[in-house]
Amino acid sequence: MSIKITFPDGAVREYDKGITALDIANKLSNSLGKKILSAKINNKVCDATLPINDDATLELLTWNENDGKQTFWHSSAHLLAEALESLYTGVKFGIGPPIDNGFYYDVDFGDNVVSANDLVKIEKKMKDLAAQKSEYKRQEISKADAIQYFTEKGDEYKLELLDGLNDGEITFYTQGNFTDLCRGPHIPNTGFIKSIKLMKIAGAYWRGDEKRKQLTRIYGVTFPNQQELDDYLLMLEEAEKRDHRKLGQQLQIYTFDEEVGPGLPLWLPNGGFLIEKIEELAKKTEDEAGYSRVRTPHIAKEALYLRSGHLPYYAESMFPPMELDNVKYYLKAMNCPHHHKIFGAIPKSYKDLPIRLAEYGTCYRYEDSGSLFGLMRVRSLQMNDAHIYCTKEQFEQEFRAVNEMYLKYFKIFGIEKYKMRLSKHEPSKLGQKYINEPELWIETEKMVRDVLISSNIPFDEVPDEAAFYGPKIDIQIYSVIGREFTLATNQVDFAQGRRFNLKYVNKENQEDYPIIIHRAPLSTHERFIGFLLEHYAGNFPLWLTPKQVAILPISDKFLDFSTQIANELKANGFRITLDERAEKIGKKIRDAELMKIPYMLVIGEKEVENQQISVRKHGKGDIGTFTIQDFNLLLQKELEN
RNA sequence: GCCGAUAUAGCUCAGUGGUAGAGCACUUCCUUGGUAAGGAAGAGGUCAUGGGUUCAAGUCCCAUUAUUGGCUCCA
Repeated sequence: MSIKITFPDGAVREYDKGITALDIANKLSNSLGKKILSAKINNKVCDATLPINDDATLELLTWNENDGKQTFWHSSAHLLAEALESLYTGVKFGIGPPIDNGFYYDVDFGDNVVSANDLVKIEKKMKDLAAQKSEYKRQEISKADAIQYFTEKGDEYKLELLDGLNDGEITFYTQGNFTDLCRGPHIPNTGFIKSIKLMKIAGAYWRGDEKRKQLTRIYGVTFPNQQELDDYLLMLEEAEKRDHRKLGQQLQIYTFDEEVGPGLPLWLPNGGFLIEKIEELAKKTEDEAGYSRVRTPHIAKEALYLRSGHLPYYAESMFPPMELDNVKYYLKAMNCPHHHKIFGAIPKSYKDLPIRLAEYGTCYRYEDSGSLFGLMRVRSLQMNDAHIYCTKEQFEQEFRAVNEMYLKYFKIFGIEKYKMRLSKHEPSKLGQKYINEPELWIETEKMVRDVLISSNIPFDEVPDEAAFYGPKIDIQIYSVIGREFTLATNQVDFAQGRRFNLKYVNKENQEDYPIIIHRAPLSTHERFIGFLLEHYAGNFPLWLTPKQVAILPISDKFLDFSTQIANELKANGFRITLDERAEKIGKKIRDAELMKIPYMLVIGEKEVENQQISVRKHGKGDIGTFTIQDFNLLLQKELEN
């Protein structure tokens, strides 16, 4: 009997029934047989060794396909487990999935003590096992037999996983002496795994639940050859150079001090400058968009946060209150309640709406000590905050305008790698994590979705990520070391208007509650500048960079002319620094390059003679001689872009 | 908050139980040098903090603080 196999390019070939993707790959070419990791049969990723018994579509998956990589790393996780089981007695296994860059396995080591020092030893064992080229053998097994196997082995984690599986859908995979509960698929044999690096060891809660036991998670990455591993490690090293914590120190942007406190950054003059510039941009943009600026205190009485509903939902993230004259005061963790009070201070008519209140508000949040991270996760932060109060009819237009403002900013900063996420509520948590208004949730989530779709903005929908008062759009970005953060957020609030008794009089002379939009397109200064440092790798654009031009006299004989140039550029509004040190020009250039100053002017005898300047561009080198007028123009032109 | 690692000069780091080191930065002097580090001298540390073990602790142990890799959390 023969079957018809359809390939991705549309070609159809006939094979004997029961043939495997691996056989087909081998028939097609020897080298392909050595590269095939798994196969997509009728669009489902399967073992390359799975017999195909009916007509099917077939895609052979190699290292070049993401699904192939995932198979490879999944099998690598099993290899890690095999190594661990052979090295340590009494090891129990949780889960071991592939991830974006490699894989991990969560392990209960029992009485064994395993630390980062042991990774080399484990790695070596994995290499030995890989060299044995053990096949990954699939076996369908009844639930009863599976339970018996893991009961005998004493692995309560696998038993718990089995609990959630049905008879008939349970498979084991065995390679060498190691058998694991796994739905697969896997690569043909361990010999495909040529280079192995165990990256880190860390604690991880079983099933992600902090109330349950913490297992030991070992992260690793593997490749089909050594070169790819070397390239990957080099890439990581390069990424580390862009880390905002490193650049923040190098470029003197911010610092922490133990006596000031964890998560409380001190902005150095260069960082202070960046803040000024970003606020300047925000104020201009918000002025043009019809926002009004307000100012609010950094603390408020408990009553305010009881009214807003923040206290029951959010108390753990606030600094503990200070008590004065029997009244509790809190440092503000968000600006909205204050802004709501401003809205409510003066009676409103529909003719006043929309009202847009903006403030670069300073907030304090008591973040878990373990989650603090450079500038990206801090305890004192200043938010590009604003609240828009509008009618239901105005909502769509206002929400759309906010989204457009986001996109405008992203264009200015060249932000292209981000994910827009529609964060929705989780119905089962109504009344706990979310305000108990089931219809309003559905209605506003639909409103937000409609705006996004009609604006042609791609987005993902994610349940259980909403604010307690309404759905939101989050813009997710990644730090250079791969951590995900919400950069900006645009939230709908159908609840707080009522809570704060914010009313306006509508056309029919009846009182109504406004819908509120909370928005922070430029995030907080802390997270945004942290992000920008990594985004630009410290090379800020000319308009934003604290110092635009470094003037470097070749010797102090040329200080007069250099000062004259400096004054002229300053008079034209440029930010310059004059290096008066008695250092050689090479040294001055090196230091200016390290500080990533966009332009360097080298001034010596020739320049004084010709009344010109030699210009060097950061990262590019000498770009020639300019008159001062021409250099002015060059800068002006770059600023206009 | 939880599991692990780390903490030595402003920065990067060496120092495996016997009285503290390097490079860069800083100060002074010499050098006036043409596109990524000129030379010399000097100053700078209660080895994060507090306990403990020891004849002796930067070094070993414990706690605390901070940083850090993850997990959890994240309006």
